[in-house]
Amino acid sequence: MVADVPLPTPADASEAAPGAAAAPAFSPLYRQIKDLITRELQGGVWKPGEAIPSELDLAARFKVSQGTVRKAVDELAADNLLVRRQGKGTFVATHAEQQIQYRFLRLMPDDGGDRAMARRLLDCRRTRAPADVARMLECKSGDAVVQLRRLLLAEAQPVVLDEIWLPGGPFKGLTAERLADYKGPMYGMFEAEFGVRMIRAEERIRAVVADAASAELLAVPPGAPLLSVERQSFTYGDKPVELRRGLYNTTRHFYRNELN
Amino acid sequence: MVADVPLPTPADASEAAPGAAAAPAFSPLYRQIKDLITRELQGGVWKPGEAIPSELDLAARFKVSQGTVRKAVDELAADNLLVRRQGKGTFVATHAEQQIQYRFLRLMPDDGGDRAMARRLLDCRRTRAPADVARMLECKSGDAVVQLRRLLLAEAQPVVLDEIWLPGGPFKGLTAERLADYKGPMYGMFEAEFGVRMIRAEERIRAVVADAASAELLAVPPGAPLLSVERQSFTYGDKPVELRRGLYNTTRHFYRNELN
DNA sequence: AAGTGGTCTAGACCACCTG
DNA sequence: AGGTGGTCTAGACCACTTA
Repeated sequence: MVADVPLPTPADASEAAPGAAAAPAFSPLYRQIKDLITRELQGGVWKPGEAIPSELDLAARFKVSQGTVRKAVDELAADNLLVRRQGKGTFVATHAEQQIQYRFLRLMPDDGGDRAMARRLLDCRRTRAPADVARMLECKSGDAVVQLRRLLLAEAQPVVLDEIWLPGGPFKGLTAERLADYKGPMYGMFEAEFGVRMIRAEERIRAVVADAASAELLAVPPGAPLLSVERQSFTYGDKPVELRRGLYNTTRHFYRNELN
Repeated sequence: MVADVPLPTPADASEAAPGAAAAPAFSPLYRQIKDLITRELQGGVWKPGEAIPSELDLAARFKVSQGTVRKAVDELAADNLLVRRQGKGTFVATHAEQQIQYRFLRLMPDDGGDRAMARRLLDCRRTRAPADVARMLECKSGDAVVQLRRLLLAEAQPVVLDEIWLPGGPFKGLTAERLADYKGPMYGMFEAEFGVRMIRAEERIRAVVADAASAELLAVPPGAPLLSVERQSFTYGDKPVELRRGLYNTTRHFYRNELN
């Protein structure tokens, strides 16, 4: 249980983001443990939904005290990478859970009713990344990508029109059929079928007017105001793996945000 | 340092929100300590920006170990009620700080330039709460309220038109002069001059079209799409103390949101 | 040098879940 | 009963700030 090294050793700081503040150069033990666990998660050692070893197991494995493991796991749970369940264990977070279903969809119905929405896939094709898409996916212009468009409907009325871009490599084999057949949330499919887990996203929200094509799909008059939600999603290591451009009809819904 | 009571005692659950889930009935020691500290913050025992007693002081005062105080303070820091500074102490969070300046304004310029915006007060008057405002402020329709409107300008161009409603009681003495004279963020003034500290807010975002009056003030054509941001702000005890309706011109700015 | 928060340890016991 | 996470304690030492 006692570490041979009495002091925290230098952390692996080789992946420090360019443009960020000066590298910390040193990090406490619990943060090194956190990085080690993150790396195992990234490597798929434990699959989404599975339990990871108990704190005592991990403490023995890393030759640190349980308290140190605990602090590392606490932070990973705060980051939504792990889920703790008292008496049962600690589990790899998954998008396939009911509770976490709406972590990434902030749209709420005005009347506080059912949030469930039906999906309708419009098209799904493999193509080459335009310059702007390539920039957001951090790949090269012209690289293989999957482009898909879909509608989300609440009570049979279209509310969201999404255009989604995915890198071709990780999503090799993604077809309209597989998408249409899959039950459950799309991010759940991505992690289960392609091993790509979305852990964080940034959204840029604007008000725009509907063009003719979007208006027809969303069943609103051309020129109607729509919420434009551009989302860049990241997986482990802050690597962007999705670009999503959504148009939301906010007549009977609103985008809910919490400021802390 | 040893508590006479070997087990966590029942927490004060008298303020459980109606409609919430079943009351927890018991809470760990560190959460009781957290509630005690919160109550002192709420009571203004320590002013925003001031240091609170050291962890060892608090531990002695509450007759618990430092670790227990530490966990309580950790949570309060995570909630942005306190700010820890290594080697210096723990301080009451304040809106008057440069770092925290933009915690509640999520608007970013497209070009990544300066976020600083100029304020222009349009009007400030005392009136009676309309029904919808009263509901959001959890007061009675017709109660005294302060209504004010203002513009935020980026590089001399109007970008945000805010209509703000405040309860008349806590904000007695708020005048256009005092608002115009005050340097620094408005929430900083609220906490310094009126003892009202905003700690949390919920926003409902929609796309709308500009009416004639708003269009003129924001220098956009009538019918232009605008972001409607309705904010309900809360102080200690989840008590709503502000209703704010903003119209954002998102031509050169966007609302930035992070999904975790 | 003294005081603060930050890290780490070791051990005890509790609350919860499962067999 | 045994395993898991959750709480609490006591003490050591480190890193940072100030005087």
